[in-house]
Amino acid sequence: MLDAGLHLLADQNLASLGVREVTREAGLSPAAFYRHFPDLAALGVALVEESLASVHVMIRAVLAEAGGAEELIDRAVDVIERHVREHRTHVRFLARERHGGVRQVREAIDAELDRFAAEVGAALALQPVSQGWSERDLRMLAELYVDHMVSTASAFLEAQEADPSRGQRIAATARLQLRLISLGRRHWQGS
Amino acid sequence: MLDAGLHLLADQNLASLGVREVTREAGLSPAAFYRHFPDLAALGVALVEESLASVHVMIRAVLAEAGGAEELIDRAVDVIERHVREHRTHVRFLARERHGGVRQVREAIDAELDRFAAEVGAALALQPVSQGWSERDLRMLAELYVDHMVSTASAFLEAQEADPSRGQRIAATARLQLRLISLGRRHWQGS
DNA sequence: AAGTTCGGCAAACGACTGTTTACTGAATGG
DNA sequence: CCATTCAGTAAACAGTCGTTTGCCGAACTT
Repeated sequence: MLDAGLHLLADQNLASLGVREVTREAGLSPAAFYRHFPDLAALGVALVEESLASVHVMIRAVLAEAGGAEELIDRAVDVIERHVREHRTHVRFLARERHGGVRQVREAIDAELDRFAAEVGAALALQPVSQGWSERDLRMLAELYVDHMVSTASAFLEAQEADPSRGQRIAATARLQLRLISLGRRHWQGS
Repeated sequence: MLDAGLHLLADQNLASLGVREVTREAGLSPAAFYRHFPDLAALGVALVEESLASVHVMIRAVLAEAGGAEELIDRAVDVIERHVREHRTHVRFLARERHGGVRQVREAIDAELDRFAAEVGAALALQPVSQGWSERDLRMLAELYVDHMVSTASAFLEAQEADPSRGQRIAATARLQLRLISLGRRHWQGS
């Protein structure tokens, strides 16, 4: 049922999805839906959890990376691009419902993005470059990284669906932007 | 009719909107809709144009600003916050449909964001700090600014609807992030 | 003054919707 | 071996939906 829903949400909104539509796609009777979910919103929340589990794995993979700033940036952009390609339907669902019409789903996504920012902040604190940084500045930088990751993933998503070659331009731009941010980070003097 | 649609889209998706729903809200008969639009998608595109016109004005207001980097940042964040407050329904519509289920609308929004980035890039080129920057680097920075503006506006949107006091925290964070970016900009040596 | 466009209406069409109800077979567990 | 839970079904309910058609008055145009 989750797979059926995800497949339908490729070119549709969660709010415009129908119970009958999902069960038809899954090859079941309409009543079968209510055996598993009370709502379509509940199905949406379940999809959020499914989608963000793999994102969490991806983020940890990037953070665990050792090495210089340059190669860390390259790895991060590569990992994002690959993740979007391999989990396209999940990523599209997240992008579409992050500001979508179903409050429960929006809140689930936002809460998880907050946790990502906290995790990134904790990882940043361990790096030598961050010595003397206040908690607040670290959080600010972490949110900047997370927002940038989200924007980049969205851009990859649309590029891959239109013209795969444009993905390279997006990757190059994202790398430059990360380099500029890490430059500002090195010269930061505190707020 | 545009106003009726915008009002309904406050807690709904364009894809889940109905012709009858719009006409009912507008106090008209269903058939009246087809006198003005062939599709609901067409109504969506019209709303995009209406929404982005005011954003365009806002961007020009920020770019025309003279003065040092610090006060320019403060002004930019203030203008964004005020714009979100005064055009909440328009901004929410844009955020929701940017990755929404209606292709025509998505493309209209993305095309306009591209034009914004071009405009910002042209303005950046005139500043003394950008001497020696390649076209590509300027464009990269402009896209970073536009993406940051979009993220900030989304954050304001959600904050203002939940707890207005959280808006201050978001404004402060956005200012710090812009300061960090302009720090990276000053030390940029080209790609 | 005649003609034409414009924006509106009511009514009707079949198709699709969410949800409940009562029922069924299979698996599970004591 | 009997009871119970589980996951499924068909059928029916009253609504809502998008869209087309034919009609109408008002406002322009000429």
